[in-house]
Amino acid sequence: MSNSEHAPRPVAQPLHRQLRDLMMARIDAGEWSPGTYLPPETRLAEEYGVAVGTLRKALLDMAAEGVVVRRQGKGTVVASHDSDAVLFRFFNLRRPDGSTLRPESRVLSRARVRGSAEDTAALGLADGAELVCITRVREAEGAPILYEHILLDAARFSALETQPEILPNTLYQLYQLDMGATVHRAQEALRAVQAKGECARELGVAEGAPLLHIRRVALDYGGAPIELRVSWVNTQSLQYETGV
Amino acid sequence: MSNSEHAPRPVAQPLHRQLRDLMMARIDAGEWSPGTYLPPETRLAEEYGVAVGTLRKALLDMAAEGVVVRRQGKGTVVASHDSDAVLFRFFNLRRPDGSTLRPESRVLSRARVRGSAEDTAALGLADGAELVCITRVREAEGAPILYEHILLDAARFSALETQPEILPNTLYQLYQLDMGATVHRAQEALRAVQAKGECARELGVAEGAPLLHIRRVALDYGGAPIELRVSWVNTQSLQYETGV
DNA sequence: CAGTGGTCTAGACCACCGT
DNA sequence: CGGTGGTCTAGACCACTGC
Repeated sequence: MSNSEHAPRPVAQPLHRQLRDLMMARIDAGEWSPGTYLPPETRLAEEYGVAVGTLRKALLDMAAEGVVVRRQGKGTVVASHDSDAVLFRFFNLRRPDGSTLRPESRVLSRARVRGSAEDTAALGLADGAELVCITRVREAEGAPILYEHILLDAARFSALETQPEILPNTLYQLYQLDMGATVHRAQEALRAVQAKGECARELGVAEGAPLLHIRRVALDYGGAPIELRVSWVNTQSLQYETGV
Repeated sequence: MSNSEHAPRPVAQPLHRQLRDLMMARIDAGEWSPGTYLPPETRLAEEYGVAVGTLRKALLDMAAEGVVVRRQGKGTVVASHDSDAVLFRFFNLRRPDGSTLRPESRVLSRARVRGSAEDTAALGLADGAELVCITRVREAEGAPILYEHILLDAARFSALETQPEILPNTLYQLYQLDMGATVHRAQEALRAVQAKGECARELGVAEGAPLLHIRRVALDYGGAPIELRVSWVNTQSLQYETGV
């Protein structure tokens, strides 16, 4: 008891926050995998030796974060990233009338590359680290709508350079199932640029045509970067929608 | 009691929801204006004749919506839209290094116009309704960064056609103070387009240069449209940032 | 029908703020 | 120091789900 104050952050977390972290860890560890129903509130509270209200607060926080989904009469289920709703959580392109698109993907190349300083920094890696780069075109109803590079830490995602033979349209689901990397949120930077080179050719637009350029960093629960995605979108018959 | 089901929404709202609506109404009515401290939880609960926990839930919901800000030891204060933080809540343009901009505005024209079908629809008005249209350029450090049209319901905002003499840089604050219209959220649609005409001249770019085109509808607490803003942004040295 | 989460209550103690 | 919101507890009843 000699120290009067200035304790070095005594990690005095509220109980509900500790509970949240404990349950989050069980989800990350795979004990409660996506789609699993958690035990009911009363049993969990008993297990952890806390009041139901306290455990409830932790679950509500997790629900607000989108980690779990709670439904009266059913239970609390770990959010899975395989439903269409979640699949399109980060896909903000819509037709001008507001209807959604169902894009398909055509992979152009998969390679191991040395990342630029900017790209490795975005992924939180050392300068010059090796990356896996997937280049693909996404099309809707036969017409190409975007061209993109997908960049990943080769140390973690090297398998993706060759496997699986056919990449699924929804890579985030693959990251979650095969690498245990769950994309929780994403940061994007948008600009208007001119089309050129392979990108212009693949999208079937003239050199110099205006394209929407999107640079997206996908992050996990803890805020650690998982993927960097650079896209060029033809917004002639599309728009990028967002709401605050 | 003849109808067996399909009751027309029996408005059976939870108590905490009703409390939220009651308090929201007092804010909208100006009884609790932005910056005002609400009475403490215990007194409010007594006033409304509910348990503190129930009132607390209502206040927490309002805080989550950003309507009020709660601080331990101080109290619950109605959020005001005059701080820089809130001022830039809907301004998503940043420099590539992530630093923020402090744009200034130069008004080019103010007029009363007949709205296009698309524009009046976005504002929830009848086809052909009259609108006030403000055209301006926003500049940072002397360089123009965007050109925009601001469209408002003339029936409600006619004063803005001529007054005040000098429009403030931050219109949303003006809407709140003078028209009692508080912008709570906004929906945006983004596209890449080519510069042309007055827009290209004002931004100092060549005809055909790529610009980021933003169409934003600003909404109040109830989701009713307040303002339609159409902007053309030169993203040569800027980017539009967003995070999910 | 049993079991789940949703709502509501009532009260205790703690951490923070300003005086 | 008194007053605020933050945390935590304990228990009651309700509304929804699926069998």
